[in-house]
Parts: sequence; C-alpha cells; structure tokens
Amino acid sequence: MNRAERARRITAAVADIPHGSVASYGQVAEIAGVPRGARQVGYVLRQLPDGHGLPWHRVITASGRIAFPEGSDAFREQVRRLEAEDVRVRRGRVDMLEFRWQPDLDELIWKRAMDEED
DNA sequence: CTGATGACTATAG
DNA sequence: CCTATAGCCATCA
Repeated sequence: MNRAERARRITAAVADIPHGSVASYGQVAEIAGVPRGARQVGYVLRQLPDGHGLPWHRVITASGRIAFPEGSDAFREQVRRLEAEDVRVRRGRVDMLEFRWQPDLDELIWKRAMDEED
C-alpha cells in the first residue's frame, strides 16, 4: 500500500466518525486497515491541506486525552469543536466509555470487504 | 544508509 | 496521576 492509498483510507475512516463521538488514533488506523498505524494517522492529519472538511477533532489518544499540549491553540480549538457537538471535555480528557465510537458489525464487515478488494 | 521525529500505545512502578 | 521504558513505523534530513 502506497502513501496515497494509506492516506485515502485514513481520511475515509476519520470521515466516518459520527458527530458527537470520538475515536483513538489506533482505532482509526485499525478501521482504515493500517495495523499499528496510530502514528501514521497523526502524520496524515498533520499533513491535511487547509479547507479539508475532515472531523479531525474527533480523533484523540487511546486514553481519552487530546494529543496537543494543553494550552496550545490546537488544543483549545479541538476542545471548542468537541464541546460544540456536546462531547464533554474535562481537563483535556474525554470519557471514552461514554463517547468512544463503536462501529456496528455491518460497518466493520463492509470495511473488511473493502480491504480484501484492495 | 542512518539517525531523529512524532497529532501513538501498552505496561510497570 | 505521573514518569520511565520499550515497541511501533512512515518520513525526513
């Protein structure tokens, strides 16, 4: 899988995260069919051009933390966007038990089928 | 080729 | 909760 294809899958996975939910970098990687690609997810998001419509703010660390340094502009922007869709953020953390995206089985099966085609 | 980087993660103390 | 440590892996200089 080349860089473009990987980026395509990752951005597609991020786009699938529903409004009001969050997913971890690792979770996005798995759904995108990029095993152990958590860091690559961060890399792809970092490279996104201005004007992309991707809900990048719905991607956080596996422990429920916002990945940016607390107090940074990016950190505040992410908190703002999450709260705007009623995802509660306390001290840079989101309750994963409550807000973690849980794709339904049909969707996962579909994703797997897509992987086999490629 | 080599070593450094980082929007990561899991584990241990 | 925090720090340390060790994996991880595509990119980049």
